Amino acid sequence: MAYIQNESFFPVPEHLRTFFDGAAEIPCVTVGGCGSFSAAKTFDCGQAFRFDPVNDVTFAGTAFGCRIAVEQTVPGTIHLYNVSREQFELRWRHYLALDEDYDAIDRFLIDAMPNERDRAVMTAAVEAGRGIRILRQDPFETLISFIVSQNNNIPRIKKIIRALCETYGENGSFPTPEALADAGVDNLFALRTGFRAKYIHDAACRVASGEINLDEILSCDDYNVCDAALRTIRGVGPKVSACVLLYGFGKTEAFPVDVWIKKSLERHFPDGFDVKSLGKYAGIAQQYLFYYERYING
DNA sequence: TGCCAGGGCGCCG
DNA sequence: CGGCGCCATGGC
Repeated sequence: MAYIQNESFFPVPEHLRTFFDGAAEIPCVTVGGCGSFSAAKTFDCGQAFRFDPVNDVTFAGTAFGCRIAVEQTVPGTIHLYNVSREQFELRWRHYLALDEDYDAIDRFLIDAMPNERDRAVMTAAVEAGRGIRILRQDPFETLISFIVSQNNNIPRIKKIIRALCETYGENGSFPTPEALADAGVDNLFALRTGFRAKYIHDAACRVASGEINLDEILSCDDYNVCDAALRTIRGVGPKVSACVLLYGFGKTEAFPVDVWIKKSLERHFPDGFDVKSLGKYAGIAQQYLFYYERYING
């Protein structure tokens, strides 16, 4: 289990001075016991769109209205900038999935394979993706972000989300459902969202009106009920719904299927792949297989 | 210059 | 329900 090694106020280091906008000093924590956690893999695998690399070992971005930086110079330990001990316990331990035993999950995924051949493939995928954490992001932000992601590329997804935040967010944070609902389709279209403008607006209106209750989805244990609720939103199909439930609602049984996963399953599991047998951790296997196929094998 | 992007919808057979 | 053209835009 991750634990705080040190907590103090740090002068903002040179490489983060721009990001923290000239602040003199900020609260920082050093967290040990992070296991295989990899900041680079976690923030660079296409699940979060508001984090960017600062250097080889540092990623900085905004989540839940806070600007933070994650730095990792040695395995098993990370440094969090602009995070106090209290904030770490309230938010960031959970956000970074440092409260999950990924070593045990890795073993479970390998053991869940039905034969030696499949076990070898899963072992290779786990080793390739080891260190990826499924972040626990804000549900509404994740919903809008993955609506924006459809038929889009990551640089442009990031650009559109930045425009949404700058135009309709309160000092840098992600816009509320009400703000996007009030904006209207035309103004959302003006931010170069393209055909997704009406989808974003529909999602915002349904959440703002209470027709879709994100807190209920968060606490609901029936995956099919959650999936069905999200898919009543225009522009939310099987892939977007699964991504939102996985990255924004912590439903780790979600298994988003895209072209990379299709290729991976066809190539490595020609006799079939039983998602159900992976139960609650199917989504983590998906992330490993995606990473393996996209960045290692691809 | 074209192809394509972590898709989904509407329509067609 | 499976396949296919279309949707807006811009990154590469």
